Amino acid sequence: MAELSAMPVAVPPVDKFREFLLTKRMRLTPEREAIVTAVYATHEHFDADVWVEKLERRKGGASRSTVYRTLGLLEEAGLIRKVARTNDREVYEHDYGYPHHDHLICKKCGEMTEFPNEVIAEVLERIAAEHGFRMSGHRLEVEGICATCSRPPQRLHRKLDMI
Amino acid sequence: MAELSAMPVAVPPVDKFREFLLTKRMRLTPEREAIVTAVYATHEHFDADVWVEKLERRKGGASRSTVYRTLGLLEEAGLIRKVARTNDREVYEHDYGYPHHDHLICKKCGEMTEFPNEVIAEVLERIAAEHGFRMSGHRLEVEGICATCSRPPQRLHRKLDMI
DNA sequence: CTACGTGCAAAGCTTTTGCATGGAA
DNA sequence: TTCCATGCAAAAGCTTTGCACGTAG
Repeated sequence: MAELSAMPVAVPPVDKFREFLLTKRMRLTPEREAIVTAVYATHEHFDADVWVEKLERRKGGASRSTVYRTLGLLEEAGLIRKVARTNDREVYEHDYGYPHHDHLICKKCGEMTEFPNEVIAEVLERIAAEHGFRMSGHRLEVEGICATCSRPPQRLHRKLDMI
Repeated sequence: MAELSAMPVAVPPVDKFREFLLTKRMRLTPEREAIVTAVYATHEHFDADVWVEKLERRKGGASRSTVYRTLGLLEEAGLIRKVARTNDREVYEHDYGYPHHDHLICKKCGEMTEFPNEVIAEVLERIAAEHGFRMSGHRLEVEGICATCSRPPQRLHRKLDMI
């Protein structure tokens, strides 16, 4: 996955999550901690099932229900956000500790390329203001064919397939 | 729903659809025609169920399966496009005969307000070009609270609710 | 006669929920 | 004791699909 570089983070995600939970009189259980840790172990796009697969039926893991419930909480907490929907699944990514951005999504290979979105964010701020709309966020999926997929098939390093 | 004004259309949607079907060796059946006509009768956002409700079990209508299948075809044909997902349902709108735009979606009342997106389209063109990405379209959902919902509750024309 | 379409019902999938059990404060 | 949480299994809900029957060309 094409990635933008990380920004230094003052408060680690887990602490941020604990804070959030406190405001709702909820606890940072071992299951919840396992999930946040897993999610933040790498900066990659993911869907619920990725973590269900890895955490379910494992000690120190969490059940399917808990994964779904926790992802919901992480979203509320502003730690992750839904960025797209692929194969009928919601795709999430970190929304904390990284610069805001949107995605180019290749219809052929599914590759998601990130790009910074300051300009777009500004435009949206202005438009929202004009409508008296209190914007809390946005989801922008740009679809098309990525450079690799639109390039004609390479024959290099391949045997000729015609005699 | 807040709407932008329509543009004059040279070829009617039904004909456009017929053309498209021809290229796939498919026919414009009465069912398909009923669906396109219904969809283009008003310029409103809709989901599959809207038309299932109105067309199923009615003569001159179409079954649930056919509605779903036809919406897929209309999308392929470029006549409609998915603009959002609400209550687990895909929401479509016309993508032919109207200026391009995006939406402000109120998290409280669900209202979708359209706004023209030329600037955003231009920005995206540039970004796509920079990445060698062949953009075919985009989906932008701006979420937040609309003007009406963020306004403090009006007491006017209401009895005082404290004695 | 062949290919394309429809409708019905069943299946598919992800995500949500009810409920009993268990543990922290 | 009283909440809050987990896990399991079942439910939910939209969308897709298999299949048999029709029908346009």
